Amino acid sequence: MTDAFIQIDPHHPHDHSQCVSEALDAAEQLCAQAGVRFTVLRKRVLELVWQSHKPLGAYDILEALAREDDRRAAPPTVYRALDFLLEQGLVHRIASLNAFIGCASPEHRHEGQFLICRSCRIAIELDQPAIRDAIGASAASVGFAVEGETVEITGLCAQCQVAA
Amino acid sequence: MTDAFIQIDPHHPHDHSQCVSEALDAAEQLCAQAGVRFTVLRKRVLELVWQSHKPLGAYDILEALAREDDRRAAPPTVYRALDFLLEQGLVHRIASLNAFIGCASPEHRHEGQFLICRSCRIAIELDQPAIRDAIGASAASVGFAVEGETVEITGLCAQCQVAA
DNA sequence: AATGGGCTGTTATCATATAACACTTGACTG
DNA sequence: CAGTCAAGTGTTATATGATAACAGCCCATT
Repeated sequence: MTDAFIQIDPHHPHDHSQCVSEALDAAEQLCAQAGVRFTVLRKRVLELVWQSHKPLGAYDILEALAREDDRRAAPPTVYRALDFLLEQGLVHRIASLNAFIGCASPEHRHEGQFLICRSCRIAIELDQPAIRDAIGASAASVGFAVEGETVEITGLCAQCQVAA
Repeated sequence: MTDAFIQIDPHHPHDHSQCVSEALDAAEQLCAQAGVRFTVLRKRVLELVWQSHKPLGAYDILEALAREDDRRAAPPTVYRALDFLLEQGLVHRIASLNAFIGCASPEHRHEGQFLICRSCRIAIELDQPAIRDAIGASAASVGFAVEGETVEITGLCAQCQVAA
């Protein structure tokens, strides 16, 4: 197994502002390509989701928007932006947390697999064929046709293990 | 790959009342063993969860209880029973559906992996080492210590593929 | 019978998500 | 260049899922 399929390891010290600007640039491009509108609101929501590598709740985003705008946005505003970003593959939803996180490689459509640290709350996105294949084989053995995968692993990231 | 690890294939025609009674008997035994109380309420909730092989929402259970009792139970009543059943490993929670399903093999602690049909809504519980191992290996490669797994696959079951 | 812990009832509230309808904007059409 | 329409956003209300806090009950042990 190589590291090639590990989309991001947010614990490596990194210039996070670059993560954000790269994500926004990529989003801009992909939306242009797809012929859909990357509006100001959608961009702001994506930027907020990317403010960290931790999954963010819709209402957290709402609050952040409210702080910027001081005119309080309503839930549908945020959910619509998130729905758009999900459709475009720019964010993922983490079902076990009811939260959203920026997609690390939006240029190819996929559903991520996530390692979620219960201590620091960081989510590491994977895209491991080995996991997908194991699931596919099990599904095939009962004739089940896979359409979507939710793989969310909780535990402790390397850094938090050391801290503990 | 054998079928040995497939906990249940609810599509095989079967006497479902036997599923229920077996599940209740097993629960009774396991609770006795663990020295915890398998109260009437807990038993009723478990029975309701087992009424089908489809994940059931907490509020559905609530309604069913209300129909039986005609005195309307409140949410905490159901959630407490479900929390108990989860702790004892008698039911699983399906995060992607906010729903609960009876555990097919409560005698050994595990978190199930689920194949969920989007058409008939049946959930097939698996317990596949191959999936677990693939996840473990990926996690290990970034030094992540796995504690819990959420593996929920959506798609079409064999029967619903034929129907379509 | 006393008593104390675990279980359940009850009320209120929080958290997450969506329905429905009105208004705005911006891209195409003629 | 104005008209028009679809997509996007605002706004209000509400659905859906889950928990906090406290009161009262039951029953196992003494």
